[in-house]
Amino acid sequence: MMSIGEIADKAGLPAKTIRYYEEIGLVAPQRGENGYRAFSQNDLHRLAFLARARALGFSIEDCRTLVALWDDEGRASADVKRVAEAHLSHIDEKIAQLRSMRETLGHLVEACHGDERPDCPILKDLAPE
Amino acid sequence: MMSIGEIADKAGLPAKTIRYYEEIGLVAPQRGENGYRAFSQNDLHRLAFLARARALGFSIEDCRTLVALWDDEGRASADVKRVAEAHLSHIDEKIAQLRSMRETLGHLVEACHGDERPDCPILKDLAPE
DNA sequence: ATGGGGGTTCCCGCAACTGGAAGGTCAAGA
DNA sequence: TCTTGACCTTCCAGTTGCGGGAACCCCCAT
Repeated sequence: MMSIGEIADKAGLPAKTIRYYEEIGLVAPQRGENGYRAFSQNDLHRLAFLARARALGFSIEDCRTLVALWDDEGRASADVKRVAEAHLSHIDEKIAQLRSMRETLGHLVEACHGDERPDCPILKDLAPE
Repeated sequence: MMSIGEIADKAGLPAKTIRYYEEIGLVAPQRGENGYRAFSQNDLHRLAFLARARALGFSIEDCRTLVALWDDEGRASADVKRVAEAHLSHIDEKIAQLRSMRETLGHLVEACHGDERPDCPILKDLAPE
């Protein structure tokens, strides 16, 4: 059994985050006599799993689904794949958006001489007409 | 002078958003006898400016800075460029993060056969060890 | 008069935490 | 033994940029 500080170190998550995950039911540590949370090895695996899933950009709700599938020995890999594919296309969308912004903004920044004069193509583009 | 609905159409922003922008001091329409907001042509320009800046991903605080520079006839284009460049590198960072996620997740999705069997490389990768 | 389509304020909620206050607990050193 | 400091606890507020909805007012057409 580990304290929250210990498991925070091992899982690579802030203690605050772990408390939050408990609050929303992603992990359910036991409690010691003193009221302190007591985390098992299993809790550690769960939290490390969550940390990785979050690092891949999965939402908390996706994470909830993923740990449930992880827990379920009889899951179909197709269910996991579906979640991952949906997230993947979400990521692709975001990248496309950002790239489009980046392109427009990149041109504008290039066109701006960036000196003391007030004349600025960036503002000109943002302004209508 | 235009009502909020009218200007919302013209600026391409929801009325809710415009009220919010007023609340945080990005725009300051007059008020009619009846308490209704009355927007001038100038307000419309401002809101259209804001809509474009937001579409390029600038934060509200950046927008505040940008409209202030826009208002300031004596601005230096360097000041505008600085803001835009900072945002640009922020965008680049995000794109890099997303691409890295996309790559990892893409491999995992490819490796997952996605059938009825429980064996799944995605879960395997998320799990520690 | 009444109905519908404006407008107004106010407050809650979202995601996923983070920071801070106020207080309980525990191990170690003087 | 006392105290100090590092832990732990709960709870509350704030973050970003709005959106939803309640409760209410206003104006125009029928």
